[in-house]
Parts: sequence; structure tokens; C-alpha cells
Amino acid sequence: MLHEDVVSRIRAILLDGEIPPGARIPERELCERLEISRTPLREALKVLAAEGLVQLLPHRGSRAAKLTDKDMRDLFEVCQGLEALAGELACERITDAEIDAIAAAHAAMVQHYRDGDLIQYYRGNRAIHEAIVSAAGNPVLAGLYTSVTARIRRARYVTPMTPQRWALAVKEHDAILNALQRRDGAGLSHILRAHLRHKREEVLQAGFAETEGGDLTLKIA
Amino acid sequence: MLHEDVVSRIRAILLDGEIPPGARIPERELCERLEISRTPLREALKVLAAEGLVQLLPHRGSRAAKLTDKDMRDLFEVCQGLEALAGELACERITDAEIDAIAAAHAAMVQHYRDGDLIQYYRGNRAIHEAIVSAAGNPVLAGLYTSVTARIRRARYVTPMTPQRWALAVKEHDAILNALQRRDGAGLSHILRAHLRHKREEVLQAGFAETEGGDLTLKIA
DNA sequence: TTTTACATTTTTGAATGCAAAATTTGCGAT
DNA sequence: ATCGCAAATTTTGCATTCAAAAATGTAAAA
Repeated sequence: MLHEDVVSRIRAILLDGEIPPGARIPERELCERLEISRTPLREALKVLAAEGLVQLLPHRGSRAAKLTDKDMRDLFEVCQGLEALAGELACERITDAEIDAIAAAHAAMVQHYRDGDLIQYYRGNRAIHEAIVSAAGNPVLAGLYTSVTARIRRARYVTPMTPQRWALAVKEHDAILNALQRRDGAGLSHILRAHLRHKREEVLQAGFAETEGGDLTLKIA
Repeated sequence: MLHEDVVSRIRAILLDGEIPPGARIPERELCERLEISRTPLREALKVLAAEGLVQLLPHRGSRAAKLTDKDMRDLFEVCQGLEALAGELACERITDAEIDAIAAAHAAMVQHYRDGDLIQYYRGNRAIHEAIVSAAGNPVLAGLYTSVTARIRRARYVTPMTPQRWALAVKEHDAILNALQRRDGAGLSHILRAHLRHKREEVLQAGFAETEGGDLTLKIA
């Protein structure tokens, strides 16, 4: 197995929450599971530590990183900035074909909203945001975005999705698509910021927290 | 020596240009120099690869990453976005003491400009930008900024600093300080963008390029 | 003289082994 | 029974070793 694959597989394990935040990462066990020895595993853990997904404690092993409220706020803030930038750049560079693809994804997402299928809605939502970042044509930006969103997603927060919030989010997405189609960079940037700010407020208001024990607390209204 | 120190020392070697872009990284030699064995060295190299400073080629060892023109453009674009965000956040959170410190650093930098001391000017310039990012109070943002600027600085480009350009840069810095003192986030963000855009134009117009051989070409007007 | 096939050397990537550090266990004292 | 302390065990971090892949050198053939 290639080095990068080892990193990806452990990343997936962390993102799936299989090893909860704050929990020790069982070296020996992971070695057996991935059928590799400790050397490549430890190399991967150090890479993931640099990414912020793993926390290394000298002579005390590695743990799945635990996010505080402040961490979450910081990550959202940066994510907002990155998406705003991506939006501006995307408007300068996006092709008609890419816009059409996003419009199609948008329509599908709206249908999931009408169907009340939250899971599929989230999936479509994420695909749209990723498509905008991709359309910015900046791999450096895309890389940072992936890393930051991975850390956010890692938290597996659940926010109470009220009909009002959901309707607002869909409305914002209409505006996002509209700005993209008009290639209005400043406008798109502005809408994306507001959209992310609302999402952040949701998450933090919902009372995001990761407890000492390693499992997460989800305060659902 | 601690893992993180190994990473830092190799990073420094790369940033100093001691191993030029595109050049192979001599494992055995570095091991002797840092007085460590291959295992911790290779762990560090993989971390630096994730950071974008090192390029890993399967079964062919590692090389100091080489930046293309496009990479440079992408990095500057992201840097611009990060600094703009930092400026906005800094205006919300910066303390009077921090503003005073930046004002002092600014005055010192202007004096270096009057003295025609380019090296010291650059040093002061960098300190101010870092202070603004730090004042944003967002460690995630600070981390990404450090990583991106390291990669840019890695290139050791030299731009022809004409008196006009230099004067403009100083003028922009006056505006930066002014916006900070007025805590005008939008204004500061705007000025920082322009400032970085000018710098990027300088660098790219100067004809940044990194040749195959490993050393860099500096086209100085 | 140039090119190609093959053997040798070097280098890479990963497993194992070993010493140091931390954690757990066991036992005696209170 | 509980607390404290020392021995035993486990785990970590790194050096070494080993197999496989790539690079290099050599010699024979065109």
C-alpha cells in the first residue's frame, strides 16, 4: 500500500468518527487492520498531526484531535474566507459547462429539500461548495479548503435543522447560483460569507462541544 | 531531538535555499548532519511533503519542491485572501497595545526605507504583516498563513525594487497602519489586497521561474 | 563507435529489534 | 479497605536490518 493511501485510510477512519475525538489511537491494532508495520503507520500519523487531525503527545502516543468551541469558530472563520476567495476567483474563471453542472447539482439539491431528504441535501450542498472551489482553478486554495472542511466535518456536529433555517439556506443557495451565473464575484463572495456565517452560528448556538471522554456531545434543541 | 525540531530544521534548510528547488534531498547526508537515523528523517520529509515544501516520488526519493509560475500565482492569490481576512479580523480584535507595537514597527520600517536599507526594510515589512495576522487571534489562519508564505519565500525571487515601487509600497503601508488605527476592517482588507496584488505583479513580471537544474533563474530588469 | 542486454551497486521503503519512558500491577503499611 | 510506592509490563521512539526497486557500470554485438 502506498504512503498516501495509508494517510487517506486513517483520515477516513478519523472522519468517520470510528476513533472518537480525544481517544487514543491504538497503534498495534491499526497496524494489524491495515496490514502494515509501525513505521509507515507512524509516518502517516505525523502527517495527519501536521494537518490537525491528530494530536501527538511526546512519549504518550497519539490521539484523535479534539476540537474546542474556539477551534470550531476559528475553522469556520477561515473556511468563510477561503470560500469567499474561491467564489471571486470562480466567477473570473468558471466555464459555461461548469456553471451548467453546478446548476444541475443545485436543482437536484432543491429537489432533495422538497423531498425533505436531509442526508441527500447535505451531500448535494457539499458537492456544490466543492465545485465552486474547484472552479476557482487554484489547487493551493483547494488543498487548504479540503483540509479545513475535513477538520470541521470531523466534529460530526448535528444542528437542529428547523424549517426556517433550511428554507433560508436554500434561498441563499439560489442567490449563490444566480451570482455564479452572472459571474458576479463580489456578490458571490458576499453571499457565501453570509451563508457560512449562518451555518457557523447554527453550529455554535447548537452548543458544539467535544467532551473529555472522547465521545461528542450533541445538544439538539 | 524532538520530531517537531527535526521538521523545523529541515524546513530551515529548504527555506535557506541550501537545498535548491528540484534538487534531490540526500537522505544519508542529512542523517549524519542532524545526527539522527533515517526513520525520523523520513517522517519529517513526509510532513514537509504534506506542507508542499518537499516532493515525494515513489521509489525515487524526495526532492525539494519546485515552484512553477502557476504555483507562484496560486500561492499569492491565497496569501492575499488570508491576509485580507486577517486584516478584517484584526480590526475587530486588536488591542491598543498591539496597534502601538505595529505603529512602532512601521516607523522603524519607514526609517529603513529612508536609509535605503532594503534588507532591514523587508524584515520589518514581514514583521508587520505577521503582526496583523497574529492580531487576528485565529491560530488556524496563522498556521495556514505561515505555510503559504514559507512556500512563497522559499522561491527566493528577487524583484527589481525601483524607487517608484518602493515609494508606493511604503505609501500603502501608511494606509495599512491608518486603517488599523481606525479599526476599519473593510478598508484594511482592501488595502492589503491591493498591496499583495502589487507584490505579486512585481514578482511575476520580474519573470519568476525555477529551472530544471535546481537553481533558480532570477531575471532582474 | 554506438547500442543494448545483463550484472552490480546503490537507494528506497518497510519490518524488526532494542533502549528509554510511561503506565499498570502488586504488595505492604496505615 | 485504601493509599503509597516499587516492580513488572506495555508502549513509545529510534536504530538497524532486510527485501525490492532503480540507477549505474560493463561487456558484447551491431
